[in-house]
Amino acid sequence: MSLDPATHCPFRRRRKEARPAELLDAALALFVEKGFASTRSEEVARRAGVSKGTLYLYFPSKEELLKAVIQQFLADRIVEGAHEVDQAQGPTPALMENLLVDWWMRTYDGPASGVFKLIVSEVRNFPDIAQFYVERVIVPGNELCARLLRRGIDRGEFREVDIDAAVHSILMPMVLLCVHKHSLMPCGGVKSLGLDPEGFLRAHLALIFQGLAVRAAPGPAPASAAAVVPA
Amino acid sequence: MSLDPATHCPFRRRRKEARPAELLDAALALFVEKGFASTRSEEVARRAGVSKGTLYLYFPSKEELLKAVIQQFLADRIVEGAHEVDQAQGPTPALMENLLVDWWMRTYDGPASGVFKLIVSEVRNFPDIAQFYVERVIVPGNELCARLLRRGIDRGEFREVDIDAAVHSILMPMVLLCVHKHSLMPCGGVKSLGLDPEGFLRAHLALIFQGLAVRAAPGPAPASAAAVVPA
Amino acid sequence: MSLDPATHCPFRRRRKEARPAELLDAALALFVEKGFASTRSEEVARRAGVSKGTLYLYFPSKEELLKAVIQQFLADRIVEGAHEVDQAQGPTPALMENLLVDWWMRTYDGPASGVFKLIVSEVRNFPDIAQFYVERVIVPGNELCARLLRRGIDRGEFREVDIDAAVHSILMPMVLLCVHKHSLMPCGGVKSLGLDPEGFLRAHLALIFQGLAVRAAPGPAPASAAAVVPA
Amino acid sequence: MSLDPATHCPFRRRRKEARPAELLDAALALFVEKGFASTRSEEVARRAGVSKGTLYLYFPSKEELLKAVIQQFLADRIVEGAHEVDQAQGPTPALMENLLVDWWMRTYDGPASGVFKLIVSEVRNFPDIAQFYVERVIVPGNELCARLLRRGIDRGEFREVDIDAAVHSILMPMVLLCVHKHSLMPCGGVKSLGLDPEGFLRAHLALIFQGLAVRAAPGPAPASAAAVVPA
DNA sequence: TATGAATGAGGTTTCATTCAT
DNA sequence: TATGAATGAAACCTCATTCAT
Repeated sequence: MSLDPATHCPFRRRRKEARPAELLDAALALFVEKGFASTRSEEVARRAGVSKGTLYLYFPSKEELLKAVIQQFLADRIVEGAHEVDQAQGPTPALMENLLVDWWMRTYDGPASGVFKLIVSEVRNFPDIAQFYVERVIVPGNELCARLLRRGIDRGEFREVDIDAAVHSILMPMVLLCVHKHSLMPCGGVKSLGLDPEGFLRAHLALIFQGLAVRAAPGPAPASAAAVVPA
Repeated sequence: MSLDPATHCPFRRRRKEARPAELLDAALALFVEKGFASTRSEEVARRAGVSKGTLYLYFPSKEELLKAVIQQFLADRIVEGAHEVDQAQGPTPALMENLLVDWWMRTYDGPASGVFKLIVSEVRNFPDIAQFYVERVIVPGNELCARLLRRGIDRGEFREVDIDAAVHSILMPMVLLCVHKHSLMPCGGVKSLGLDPEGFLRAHLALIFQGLAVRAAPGPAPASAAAVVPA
Repeated sequence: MSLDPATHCPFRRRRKEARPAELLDAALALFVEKGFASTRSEEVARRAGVSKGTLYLYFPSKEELLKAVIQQFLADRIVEGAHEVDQAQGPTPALMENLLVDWWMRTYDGPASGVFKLIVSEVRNFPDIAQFYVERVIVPGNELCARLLRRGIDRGEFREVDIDAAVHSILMPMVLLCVHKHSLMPCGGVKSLGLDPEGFLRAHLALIFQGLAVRAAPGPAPASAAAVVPA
Repeated sequence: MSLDPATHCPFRRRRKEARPAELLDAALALFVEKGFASTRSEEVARRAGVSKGTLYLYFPSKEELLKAVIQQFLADRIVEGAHEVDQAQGPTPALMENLLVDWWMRTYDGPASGVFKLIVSEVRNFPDIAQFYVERVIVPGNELCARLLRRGIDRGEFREVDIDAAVHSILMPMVLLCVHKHSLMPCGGVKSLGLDPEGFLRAHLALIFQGLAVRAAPGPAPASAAAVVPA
């Protein structure tokens, strides 16, 4: 009664295959903007250019749609390039700066940045997302950063520091920048938020790298910040 | 014809005066835990030990309850002590560490830490909250931190840096710690998140303070992080 | 422990005895203005200057309050003076005009006029009010009017007409004037409603009286209106 | 991608187009019977044979449903035929009787008669309905009646009277008949209300027409009803 | 596949009524 | 008596989901 649907109508087929991605794009944008609970599934469908019913042909429920959104945009290699580190040449600070800035700006400018806000807002209602996020993003991100720090220490460019703490000092502002991009920053008219992300990130890394630098007069690592600068 | 309601009935009066705070406590806890839209107003009432209808004796709508929650817990002196800085004695790093750690841990351990997650999650649906948050928290927090940095620079303890960027490098991890406390951390079985907040914060500040320290061989501020450490 | 409440405090006592009437006044005004279902019992209490709870000391429920309102304002001799007719002197039209206009204007200007609108609006939800209203108002009103018509016929001032129909022709506009006073007329800014009640009522009665007059050339009563005026 | 919804699905389409009218019918009946505030929206839906939610697919709120009901049944040509008057032949009383009785009985027997009770009961809670009602019903109704009276006067069939007052004398009982049909009359066991509407209306018009007739011995219009019949 | 009319569970909010003081 | 804080049934309305076409 009908031709093979996979080959008989290229236009139809292309749309059909593109549908899930279009729905996921729409869902991500709306979930990030309005929150999961406040987004009506019809809005998602409408933004993807289909009807309410069609959404349910591709995703069995709104909740599964959320999981698919997160899976999709986290699986989309938020964290990549870890293996490039081992083959890289040159001084670690420059390497780190290039790597981290490039890498983060790609995330920040793309749709994936919204996933950070989405997860912060929704994990507690969908706890099985948490492990997924940690495995896909936090662990590899931390490992990439830790590997770079280890490289710098090994090469004598950085002093011996608590790598875990330093990783957080470096990455946390990067994450929060993504979160803010989708929470406070879109609230137009708010003053004191005119932050240029790349500019700040470079200044931030410069500050951190000086903090990591081998000090002129070496001594034991200070147990407390109060000891860093002599009275 | 009617008695003074303030003296008429001590027991009822005490409950009536305590009710708003009890409801706000309950609302904060639930809004942070489940999100605003996913929290039923009856749950808030139940947690406060009253019935659905009673909630509406004190707050005209769920939305006004949210605003009252944020106002209450932000107005509740999230940021204080800015004026103490001017009269403080002694080296700036120690002062900053004491001040910031004390100050932030009080927030982190108290209910106010949840407000950060709440705002991140809800501010786009309630945009008039944004300016309020910026005025009450971001501006005074940044000013407190900036004043400390200025003090250190004036006393020759810190080098001349971009104060705005440094403020963000210092504070952003503190904010994200609060956010994570109420988002990812409560998701039980998640590994790699065993972060001791105070320990991390002290390590973070130590790193930053070394980054701010006057370098042994002074020179022009590096244009880029790559220049911090010589090749 | 207490003095006889009926004698010990004249002020208190007067208020106490006035309470039901004040509550009934307030209830009538609000029920007429907003309808029974849309009037909150607290509003009634507030308008009567007491609290919600006090209302329930005097009336066991909102529904009973409605019945008491109607009973009160109908029992309050909406229809009186029927016996005066028999002793009256002089021509019937003048008598009717004086009696009906006086009588109706007292009702129209007083609170009782609202009861007509109230009953029209609410009887179907409170059917036991219907019989009460018919007995108290419709029957005596019709009887008064019928007695006057009978007097005019007996004295040769009116021709023989269907008295029941004539009664309705006379009274229906009077009732509708009361109803409109509380429905359409308070809707400010409505044009084409500038009706002076007394002026209309006198013109209306003049028209009716001519309709009732013994015609110059007597003949059989017309079977149909079309026969009244010769072609 | 989607078929024309007007041709796509005949069965569903017919239901979709019939729904608003079915809902309006149900709403009118219930609003008239129980009052607007006492009618639950689910009842309206149920009587129309649909579920609660379906009602809200067609009307955004109960209040808008009320407005649509009134608009529908007033716009539905309560008042028509005004232009037929100019071309009519024959004596005015017969013309008026035919026209008014036909016209009003159609309204009285149809669903529109309920709108009069509805407006009387609800207009103060929805004041923007008032002007609508006056423009759609009162003004054209009065104009139709006034035109007929003017025709009779011009043709020497009626004496010169205050047309506005006469219009009200004629129409007010007709309106009140409609109101009573839906208020007092449905209250079953009520005596003394056995009024045959058409019979009464014809008797009423006969009375009015005699009141309007040119008197045998012409004189100045009486200033007061008392002067109509000589002592 | 795709649609969108229909459903009804579930949420927010109101308010008549109670009762401790 | 009088109060008004508290209750919870019941109303309005939303929206995730289904299913006939």
